[in-house]
Amino acid sequence: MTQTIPSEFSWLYRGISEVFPDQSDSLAADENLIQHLRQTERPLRVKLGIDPTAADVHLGHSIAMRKLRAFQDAGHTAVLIIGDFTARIGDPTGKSEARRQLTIQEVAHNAQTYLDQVHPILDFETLGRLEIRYNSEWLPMLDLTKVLELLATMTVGQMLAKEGFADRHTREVPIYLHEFLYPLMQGYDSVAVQADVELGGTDQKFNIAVGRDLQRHFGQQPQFGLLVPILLGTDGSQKMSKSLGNYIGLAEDALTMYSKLEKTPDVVLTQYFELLTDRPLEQLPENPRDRQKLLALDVVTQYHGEAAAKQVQQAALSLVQGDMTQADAVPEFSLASIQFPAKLFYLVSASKLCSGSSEARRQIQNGAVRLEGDRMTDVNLTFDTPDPLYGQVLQCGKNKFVRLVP
RNA sequence: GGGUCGGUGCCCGAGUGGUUAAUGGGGGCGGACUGUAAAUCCGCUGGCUACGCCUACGCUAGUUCGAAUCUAGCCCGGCCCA
Repeated sequence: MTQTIPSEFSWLYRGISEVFPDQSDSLAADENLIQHLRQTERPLRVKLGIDPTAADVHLGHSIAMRKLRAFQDAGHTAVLIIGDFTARIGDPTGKSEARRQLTIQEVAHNAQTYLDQVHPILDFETLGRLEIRYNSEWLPMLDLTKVLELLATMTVGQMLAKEGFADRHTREVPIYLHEFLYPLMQGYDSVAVQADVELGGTDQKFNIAVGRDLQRHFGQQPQFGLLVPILLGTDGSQKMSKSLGNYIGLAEDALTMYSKLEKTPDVVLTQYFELLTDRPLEQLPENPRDRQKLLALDVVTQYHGEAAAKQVQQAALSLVQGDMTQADAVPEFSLASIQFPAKLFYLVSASKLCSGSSEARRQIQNGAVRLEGDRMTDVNLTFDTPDPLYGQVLQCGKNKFVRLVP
């Protein structure tokens, strides 16, 4: 994007990877998004599709969502599409994982938790700014005649040109035929909701372009594509994803979120500021450590409020120094369900600080577990009653804490 | 449908009858260090309220005192041919 961006549209272009079509010198409203925005008489319909295959939403999902919010604030209509139909079929993209079919109930549940988690980001209140649609409203109604019509708009060669497919084809990883239907179904969503703009990650370019083709095919004005970068994960190298474990979930408690963010690797720090906050990039602190703290504070504020963010910042500072006076910011774990006498490793496991009791044993042996700041190394240390534990902070590693309560 | 090669723990990948959760690498987790991290060094890496018991090498039956390793059938995938 070499065009100079008018300041009135800086919100639109912050952190954007690509806009298409983008004839920067064109005054035609169907080729230039800024012209389109200027000349339109009505709020634009801005589409964003989400995939309710998992219950967890993370910061990587949030960046397109934040852009959607920016459109809402500019007076446009966010059309959030829940891909419940596509999810029910099961997206086999990527590995030859078990292509588990989700049940209707699972999808509905996931969709609801998804909406709960993005609640802090989007404007749910203002009338006319949000439209939530499910693609099961229209996709199951397509009969084979219609499906053939969709299929006939594309060639195998065009499909195989898609990044993921091309790659898998050369690596001899299986590609199933119904996967070819995915871009078409997603594209048809754009037709169904008459989208003016579709948001998505850069990996969505192909699918969004298919949407344009289909809209044209059905006599609609093709949508604009607005691509946001793929957020890198907390490892600073691979894209943020749950399966890689390098993610920060929107539903995580404030302390966990903060302690993950405050160690954001330097290489992605600026990107995080650009994509996850509204802070002007010229005004960041010099010291990288201060930047990390500011980032953590900003982001946690978005999801938990300013007061909680500040409290948790203070707590994180003290906790790593072994100061337990800040224990009130720590999530609580009730000992009520524990049978005493109980051994230390069981407590660590039961409180979910570790994934299981075997893991808990190892962590204790590795010296990762502390109680009230004191390192515990005896796996079989037994507590006969819960009484001495009440109010104490149990810790595993540097940023997993739990306060034991009745 | 035919031919052929192959399916091992989170991933890749050794192993081809025998104390053994199964070499090695990656990743992950933890410890030390540091600006928290990264880099580096070190440790851990199937599960289980555990000095014992489960479950593991595509699935199911066999052969064996004993199999991830041998046999048969089945399932799944790659490539070539149709």
